[in-house]
Amino acid sequence: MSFYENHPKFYISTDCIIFGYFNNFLHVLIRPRDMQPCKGQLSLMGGFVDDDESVDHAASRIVSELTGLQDFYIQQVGAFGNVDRDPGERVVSISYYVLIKASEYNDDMRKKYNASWVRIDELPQLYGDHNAMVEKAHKILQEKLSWDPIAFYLLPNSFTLTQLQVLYEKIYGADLDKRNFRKKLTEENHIVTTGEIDKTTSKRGANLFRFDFEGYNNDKIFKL
Amino acid sequence: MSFYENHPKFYISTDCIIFGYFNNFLHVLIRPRDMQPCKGQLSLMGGFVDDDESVDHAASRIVSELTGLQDFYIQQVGAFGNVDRDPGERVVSISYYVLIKASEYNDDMRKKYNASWVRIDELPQLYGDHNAMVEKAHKILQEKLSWDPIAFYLLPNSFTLTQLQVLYEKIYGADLDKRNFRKKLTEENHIVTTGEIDKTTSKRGANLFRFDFEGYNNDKIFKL
DNA sequence: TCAAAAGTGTTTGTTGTACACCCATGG
DNA sequence: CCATGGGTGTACAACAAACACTTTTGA
Repeated sequence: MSFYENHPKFYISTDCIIFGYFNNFLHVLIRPRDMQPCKGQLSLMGGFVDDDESVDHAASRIVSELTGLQDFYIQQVGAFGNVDRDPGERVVSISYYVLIKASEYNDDMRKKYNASWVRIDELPQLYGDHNAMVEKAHKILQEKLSWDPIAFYLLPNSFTLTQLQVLYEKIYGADLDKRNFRKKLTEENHIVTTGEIDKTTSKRGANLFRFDFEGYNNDKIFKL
Repeated sequence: MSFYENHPKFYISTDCIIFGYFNNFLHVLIRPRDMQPCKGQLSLMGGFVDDDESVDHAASRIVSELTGLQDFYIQQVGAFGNVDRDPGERVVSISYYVLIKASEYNDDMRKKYNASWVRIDELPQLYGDHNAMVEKAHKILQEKLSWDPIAFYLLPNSFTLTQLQVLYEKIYGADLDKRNFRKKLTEENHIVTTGEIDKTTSKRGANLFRFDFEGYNNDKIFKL
């Protein structure tokens, strides 16, 4: 079968903005390029799409390969198709953003691929148009977080409300009111206490909560 | 230069959801495919990306070629990359939605390409995954319209408030309150009267308004 | 005993929603 | 003179934003 053979073909890559949260800062996973051109220049985690896989699958595969993780939240950011976007050859890239639990990311995997976490507010210049991708992903993440509590994908299974609030603040880049924040959370049914108490950050100790998928889904149904 | 030569290449197409508004209904422009496979099956307006143009450019070019229009609102919907999404060969498609003023669309151009307008609530089955593209585009349009008055791109330069309201209603698929709608509009500074009066739909006549880009931009600045 | 983080309600302002009547005109 | 679509304001509810003190406990 060759219906379209008079048309040009292109390399297609996926570049992933892998967000991780720890040390009270939102981070992005980057690494030096392992191929020419610009070998060694910092870039997003990416790779080429294979013949026998969907573009979505390529993105998930690349995240799995580079991090060793199987479960993560992944969403498309969009296609980046400028002619000169890649300094090497013409490559059209489909960008995705990914939320992982940094606590589940094996540091040996990180070292294996020379990856490193950089704070999103300290992002260096990256390869090609990767900075623009991060910006757009960040914007989409902020927008989405305002109505979908996807921050949970970035936190350990149990977390304190202060941790959660600081994470929101770091994603929004703005401070939030503690009481309003907690009120809103308890009005929704996304969160339940585990009964455990975390004493690592205060003498008094803070209640540990976990995300409640069941309550979350009920809320979603109720909203329709 | 051949840095990536061990990787596969793909056809890349852009498929455009061209929205038009007339006869009090929101329409999408479709046409029968002019190539194999499935020649004759209804599909979105699309085409292949060329070597020397960006993907965005390809989309605009295709819209211009098929409609004869130069000015329109165009935004990316996203990349569709499933392996079997195109019944012919493997093609990755970047989808765009487009808002045009139906009144400026020359009907000879429409006939030239066998295009036809179909109401969005009466969309037939389209080629490949094109129905999914329309759905996603429609959702994004609704979302965007809730904070950006892009409906103006679908109307003639001057229009009555009733026309505008019905357009919003057709995009949202829900009725709106007349007084609340008009109040909101006059609170923003996007709209100014032209002083003219339209008598085609009522004996009393309705004021004709036009979109005010200057007031719109001032509002935008004020919102930051 | 005190420093440090956890936890907790009320008030006020803003925004959205519901709702019904008069106006102007051509036929 | 009346049928038709055009145009207008107010009251209530829901939501967002501002704000300060008490609790617990390890050092």
